[in-house]
Amino acid sequence: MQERYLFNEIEPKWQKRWLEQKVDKTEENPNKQKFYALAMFPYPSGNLHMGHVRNYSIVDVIARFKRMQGFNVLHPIGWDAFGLPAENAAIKNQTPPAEWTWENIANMKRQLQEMGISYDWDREIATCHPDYYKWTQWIFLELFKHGLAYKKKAAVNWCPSCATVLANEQVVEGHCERCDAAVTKKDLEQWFFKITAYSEQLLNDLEKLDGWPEKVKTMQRNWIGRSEGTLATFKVEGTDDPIPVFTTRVDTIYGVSYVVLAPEHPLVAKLVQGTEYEQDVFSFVKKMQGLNELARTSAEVEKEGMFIGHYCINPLSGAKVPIWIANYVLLDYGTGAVMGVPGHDERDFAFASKYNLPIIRVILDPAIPLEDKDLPMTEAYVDDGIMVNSAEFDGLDNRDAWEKMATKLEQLKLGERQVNYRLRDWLISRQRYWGAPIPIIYCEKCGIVPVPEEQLPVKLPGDIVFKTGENPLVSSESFVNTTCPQCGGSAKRETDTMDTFMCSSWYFLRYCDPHNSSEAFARDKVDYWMNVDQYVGGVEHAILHLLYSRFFTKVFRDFGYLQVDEPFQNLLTQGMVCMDGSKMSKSKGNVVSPEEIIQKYGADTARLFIVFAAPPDRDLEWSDQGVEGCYRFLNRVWRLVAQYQSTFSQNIPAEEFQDLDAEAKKMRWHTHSTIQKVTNDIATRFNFNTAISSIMELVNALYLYKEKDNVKQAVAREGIEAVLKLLAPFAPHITEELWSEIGHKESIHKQAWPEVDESALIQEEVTIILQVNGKLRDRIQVPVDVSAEELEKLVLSSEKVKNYLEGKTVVKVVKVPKKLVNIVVK
RNA sequence: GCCGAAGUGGCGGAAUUGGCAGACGCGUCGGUCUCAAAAACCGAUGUCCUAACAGACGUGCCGGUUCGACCCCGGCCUUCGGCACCA
Repeated sequence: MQERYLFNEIEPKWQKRWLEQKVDKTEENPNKQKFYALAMFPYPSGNLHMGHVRNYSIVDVIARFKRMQGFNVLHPIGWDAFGLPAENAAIKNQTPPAEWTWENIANMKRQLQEMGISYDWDREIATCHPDYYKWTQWIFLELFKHGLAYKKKAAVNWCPSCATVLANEQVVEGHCERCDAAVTKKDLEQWFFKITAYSEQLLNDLEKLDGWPEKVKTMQRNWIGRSEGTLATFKVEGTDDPIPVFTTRVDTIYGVSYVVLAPEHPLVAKLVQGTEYEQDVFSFVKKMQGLNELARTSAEVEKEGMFIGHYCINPLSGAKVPIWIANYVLLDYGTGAVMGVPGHDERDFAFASKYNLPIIRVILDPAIPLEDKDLPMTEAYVDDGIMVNSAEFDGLDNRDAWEKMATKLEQLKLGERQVNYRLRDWLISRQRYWGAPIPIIYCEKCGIVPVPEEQLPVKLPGDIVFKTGENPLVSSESFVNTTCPQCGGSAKRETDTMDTFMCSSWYFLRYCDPHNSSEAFARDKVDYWMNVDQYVGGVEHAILHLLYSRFFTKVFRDFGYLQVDEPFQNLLTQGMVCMDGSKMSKSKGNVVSPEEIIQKYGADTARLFIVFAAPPDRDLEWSDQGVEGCYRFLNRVWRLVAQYQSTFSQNIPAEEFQDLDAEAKKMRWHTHSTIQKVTNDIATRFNFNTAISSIMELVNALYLYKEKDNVKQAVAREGIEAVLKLLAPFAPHITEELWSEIGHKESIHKQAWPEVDESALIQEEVTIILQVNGKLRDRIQVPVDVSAEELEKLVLSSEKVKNYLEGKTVVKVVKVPKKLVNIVVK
């Protein structure tokens, strides 16, 4: 056996062997319990970064651990391969996006293999491959068939820099999630998925997700944004046009002093047409439309509005209130109209103060005497109280009035109770080339015609030219011109492609059946593998990817293609990899390349450090010295085995653990309590850092044991083998090498996870902590089965304890078995 | 503003059910080996006080519950993340 740990020899050797022998291939054995371990698949940017290394190391530890525990593990990988960077590279280098992408995939695949991650490469998928996007298109058609995909003209988010539209979820504080450019609005006809049809389910089923971080569930709840309220219909005076208004505070309806419409509200143009207000209103609306998303929706923006010359009637009080338009009312939330109640809403208070609109108190703060109810208000009162200035409802508790008012509106047929969501339908069209084409044909005679299933995939053409700011598909005549599948006449193809989030919203299903050429996935395969037992990835996908995937899963369930309600049983959101306190990123220049680390220390060291440095869900601070420490530890393991190995006799002695001396017993206790702790740390808490700590402690103990007289080979060997097996999921190469060095023929990764020998954990003596008034004063060794009286005698005979009892009276003695005795004195 | 998470040595982090605060690793210091160094091995390492033994203090701050609190409760402070004119 080599004296030195030569990682650069052993790592490639085993990687080659594992690939050739397909040791990580998933066996579909229905007699074994399945376990689906999944990391969020990467975008093939060309190189792995530390965030990937962390993500894939974590999942690999789980997958390898579960395999050793006897589970049938599915641990696949693939590529989220459509997207803008490929097109930008095409413009910059004049390389076709496909070529650029496949080269990147090849490089990253090599890097993943050098990490020693145990993927079943036979299940590798790439979303840009026609065999995959054929089924992405098929899914579009399924949604279309069921009325869940539809086209509509709407004011949509437009990123001028990416030259494409964006879903609401992709707009972050008014900026493009990808390139950070300010997003504007554009009126375009686009394809949407009716995710809002699932709002209620997407919200309610969050409760089933016990294995998800509370943080992510809260983010999804906020995004879905359910609010209960009342729809109240104000009617325009003179024309009787209804203005439905959604309010969550119908109890304040007698306090309405104006109604505000969104500037783009269709009623606005109708009402002002031909009036003296027309010009001013028109220029105000124009100004609003010119503003970008941020300038329009930020809370800091000054509220601006104007009267449009009409009044409407309050459905309960009958009062006549002016109709305004204002920047803060959004057309696509609720009904695009709100009632202004300055007395009981802070925003309305500010608006009314600015424009001198009346402020009416309708709920009285219980701290204010009734006779002061008509004093001017200096701020909005938003809490509960007693109704005033509200006709028949005066004197009621506002919560009671609330119900009565809603009921009365319903009786008058001027309103109803309603639930509103913030969630909007998912805009999936993209004006880009490198995505899955939307399988739709426009025929002058037949209109919108779906591409027949047997004609899928609609392939991306190759005869195209890339220019900045233009979708090359539009200019590809071979692509655009086609024949109508219905009438056979000439027709045009849809040139928009699908949002790449669509490709990534079902990839976990394709892994279950990756080579199926007649279906997206077979029912029996997904029923066996789904759902994902453990999903791991960055929290940046908390809304987008995770919400869309949940939506698709529910849709497929309803279409009869699978049985689960939710795709991901347990979710672990890993922390960021940081250096000098901030996230590693190219733009900050604080990156460490994984390849560099692997070259210098090997993949096992890189993997070990990244799971040892912090618990997986927390941010991790990169430390070159910490890496060095892990490398030292692996060297230490190597030498330990090498040194013991020379003492092991050729014939492995029978495991004989009777009649052991105290040192041997202690050693066995170490071995088995470590097995217990590591198993528990990995299985129930994902605390890999503490698992590795205790393996380190076991290694330290074995070093010390080696120096004892009369070392029992069986005990030492048991300890060594435990170290190797426990470490195998973290550092697969070195453990495999050492495992074969100590004489095993079969891979360590095929071994069963070590079992705890309970008899080795039995201790004859325990340390008892002695406290006086809760302060530690002494510790004593006592037999485990010591009687209460004996223990008390031992405690009181402690010199240190005696000192503290002098001149005091013992009030109470608290005993915690096998742990501690606390004497309370006065 | 609202919601959530976190705050422990010089650093990363432990303490699993309210019971030894600081495991393990890094760093630092000392020792062994060596002509010397590196590596390796052994040991020390929260702060204050002390020659030492001992002792006092110590988990962001203030208070509470408890025999006993990093852990539970109330009130604050700071940092990070998310949401934010949502009617």
